[in-house]
Amino acid sequence: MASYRRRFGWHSHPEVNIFTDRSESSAESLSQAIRAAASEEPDADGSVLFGQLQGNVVGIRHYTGVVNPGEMVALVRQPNNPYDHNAVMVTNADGNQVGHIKKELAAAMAVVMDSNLVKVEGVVPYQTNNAFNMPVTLSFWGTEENNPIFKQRMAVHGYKFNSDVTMTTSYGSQGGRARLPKKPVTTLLSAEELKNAFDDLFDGLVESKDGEKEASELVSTSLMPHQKQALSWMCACENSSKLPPFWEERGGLYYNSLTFFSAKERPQRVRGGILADDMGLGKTLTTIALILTNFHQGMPLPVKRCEGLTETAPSKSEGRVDRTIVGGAPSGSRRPHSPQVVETPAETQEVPIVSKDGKKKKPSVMLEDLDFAAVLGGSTTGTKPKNKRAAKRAVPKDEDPDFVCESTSGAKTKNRVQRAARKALPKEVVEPCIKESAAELSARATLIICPLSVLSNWLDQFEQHVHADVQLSVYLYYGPERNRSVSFLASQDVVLTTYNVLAADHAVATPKNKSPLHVAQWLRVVLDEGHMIRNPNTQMGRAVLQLQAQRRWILSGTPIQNSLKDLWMLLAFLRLKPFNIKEWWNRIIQRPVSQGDRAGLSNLQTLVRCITLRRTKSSTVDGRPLVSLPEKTVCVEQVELTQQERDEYELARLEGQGTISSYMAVGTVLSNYADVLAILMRLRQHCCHPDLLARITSDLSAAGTPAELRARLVEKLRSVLASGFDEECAVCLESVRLPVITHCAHVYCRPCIAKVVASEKEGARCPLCRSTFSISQLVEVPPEELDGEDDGAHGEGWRTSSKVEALLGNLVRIRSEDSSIKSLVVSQFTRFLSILETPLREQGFSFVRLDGTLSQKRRAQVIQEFQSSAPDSPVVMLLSLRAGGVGLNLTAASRVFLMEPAWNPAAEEQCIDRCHRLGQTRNVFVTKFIVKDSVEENMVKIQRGKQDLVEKAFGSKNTDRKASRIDDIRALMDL
DNA sequence: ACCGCCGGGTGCC
DNA sequence: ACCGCCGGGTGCC
Repeated sequence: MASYRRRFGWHSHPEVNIFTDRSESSAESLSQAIRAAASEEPDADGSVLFGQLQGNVVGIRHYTGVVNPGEMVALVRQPNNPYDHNAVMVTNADGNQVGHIKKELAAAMAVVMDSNLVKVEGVVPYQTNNAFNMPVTLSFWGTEENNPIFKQRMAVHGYKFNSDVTMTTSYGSQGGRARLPKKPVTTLLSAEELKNAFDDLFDGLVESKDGEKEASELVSTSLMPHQKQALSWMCACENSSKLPPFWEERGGLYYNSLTFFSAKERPQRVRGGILADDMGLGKTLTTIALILTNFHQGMPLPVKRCEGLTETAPSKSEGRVDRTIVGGAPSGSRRPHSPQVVETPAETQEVPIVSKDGKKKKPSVMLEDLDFAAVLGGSTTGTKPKNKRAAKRAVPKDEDPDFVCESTSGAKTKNRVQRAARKALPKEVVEPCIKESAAELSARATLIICPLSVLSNWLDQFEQHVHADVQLSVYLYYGPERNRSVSFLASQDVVLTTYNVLAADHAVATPKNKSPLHVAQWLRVVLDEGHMIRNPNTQMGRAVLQLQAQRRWILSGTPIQNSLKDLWMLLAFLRLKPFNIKEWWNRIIQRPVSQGDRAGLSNLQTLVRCITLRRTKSSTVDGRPLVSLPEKTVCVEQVELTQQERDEYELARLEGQGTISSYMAVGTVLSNYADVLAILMRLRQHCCHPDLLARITSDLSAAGTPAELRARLVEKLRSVLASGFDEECAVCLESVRLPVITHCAHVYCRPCIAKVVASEKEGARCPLCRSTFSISQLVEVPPEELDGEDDGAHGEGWRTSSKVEALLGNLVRIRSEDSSIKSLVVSQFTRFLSILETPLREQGFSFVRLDGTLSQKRRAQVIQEFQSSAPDSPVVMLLSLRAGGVGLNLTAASRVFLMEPAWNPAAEEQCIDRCHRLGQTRNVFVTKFIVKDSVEENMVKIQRGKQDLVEKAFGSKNTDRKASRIDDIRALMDL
């Protein structure tokens, strides 16, 4: 198989991918392009068929690979073949060698293959009855630009491709016939249809015909119906020997309907798949349930249980330990229930051997059969010294925020009983079950690989969802002290590690000193957030692909992010033959689909459907939504300014009103829009805190030198953007992206204004004020600087404001009522967040801050810290409205304080949704602070009005918008 | 005969 | 392979 890996660069290949054009930002598409360029196997997407050739496969009696009529074969170069460096090997879809291409043709093929002019695909068109050779139809694919040189090179060797139907080569009777392909019978899909089909690829994979399955008693949390369905589906994927996709049985033989490959042996299904449920539907819990419920032969994981800690499964065991979570703690992450390091002499660990009679025992018996469990568990479960786990969870169960089932409904317990009764006699589906060999039965451990940011979540979840008396050995393979003993790792129930650790171990591995995670034979490997690995050529990708496991799972809320190629990595990890080989994937799926072939798309859909279960939050079970969110209450809290604040505010308002009315009088409001925005922002900042105004500098007219002007423009642009106004680009009428500011201080998207410049023949004019400008004069703010200011708000000179007091009053009251409640404090002004830090500190609130300046890594740490349920975890998060994406999960908070109104109500909603989302267990209260008799009140009115407007008139024209904006300004300024 | 023809040995790259 | 190719044996009809 090594020869499959031999790939060459394909740098001249243009990145034509209809799917990558969906990206929102250019930074994103650039990184995609870089990722794509790093992939060694060129995509077949842009390939055209150069022509076909009849050739011969020779020497087939020396090899075992069999081929059926019509079967696809692969052509693999063997440059190191001792007899002929031009050798081209032929293999079937299973990777077995069939023979070689006859040497004359191979000599020609070697040239074009080695120079990456073509990809060659073979089909054996019909069966011959001799044991020495067979015919093969070769198809040559490549990019159009390589077509002439390909034909020229082939012609040198006597193989000519005519532009029409047939030809004969001069190479005697071995010469090939070339012909063009038949025209496709069906029409091709349009790019639009294809894109839609692709977007929907993972939709509608809700149905699981496997019904529901109760989790093992070891799981303390009762699963919701959709989680039971997932568990049932996962168990079926692991246990049943249902035929893999595209296989069928015919007369005792097994045929693959795509490759026409056949086998006498029943092909085994991939034991695993992709659980692609939306975030928050409980993929982690379901996976834990799978680990505990489906050990070998569908039996629960045999573990010891301790005395007296459970009402359901009393045990006579001496049980001196409950669960152990051992290993080095992640550096820099302080967890309250820090995993305890336990010295485990690796030499004493043995891979357990299963006793034969164990297989017949019923699960309930097995739980109590400690001897049997001990045999299976080896020495890990009982005999070695272990530290007793720290205290049980501080939060009682019915207050446990993660105890979703119990907290969503008061009558839940009753419901559960009834449901259990209904499902008491499940229809036993007789399905062929996988027979596990003795070697397979010796595997015990599940390896879970996740991003560092969710590592602690897994530990928490194991703690929460596994009965406290269950001695589940979960080893955290992390940190410099991690135990690298393979036998130790293999003897665990669960080994948890991160992609980085896995990749690092793999990278430094030598034949002498191998990566233990890669030597171990895992029962199961689980990739959490599996979309993380998309490129098989990265350290991570390679490390993941080389893990050895019987069962493989991918957990991901977004299995495909950009293109079809993302899916290939997942299939490669699952080892779904033959698609795990890039060549077959390209040939059977990637190229046909990207060229709009309906059959190809249909095959892709079948493929995905066979290995994926995906439910979204809007999916339903038995007509009911999967999960119901707790209630959300939004209220406005009016804030009264102090007399001094009011005086300052009125001063600023009158000044601003004067400026704006004078613009209005001469009709130059829009051409001085940046000034108007600056005035509005100043007023809004007055409403929050006086110190926010400190750094706002003078207006443009004071600018002297060009450098000064430029600096002022940058300042202005920055202040406009920082103001939180969802600035609208007058060209595209969308929110500005890649903002640039003109010398006349109007803000546009860079691409939009570039388009304007290009379209105007003579000097470009600003679309808003018609003043002239050139592209080189455009000023932009370096993205890093957008939220960069963070100064002057601390220390000695600190003063309070009415809004600060209003917030603090709320926070103090909440803390006195229930100190476990966490709050999000949201502002568009990052400097306001800085100001808020001082009183929070003084009042003894532990808090974290999340804004746009944080690195990805730091951001994850902050979120993890805030989401922790530990008693000393932060109770307040200072959150910048613009920070974070839609995916941000802050469900630990149940109170949201919006410090000032946002121009764009959607931004507020999105922010609220960060905590009012799946996983939230408490009722959510949102408080919007609005300063009475101020620009903020006017903004709220306009917000409402805008919402109405958007609903009523969908297609408003540009001029309408302009008019409406002037009206808005009038209303805001009480003019 | 520096050929033609015969028939045995042989057979992927 | 019921072929092609190779190379040794052979040699008028």
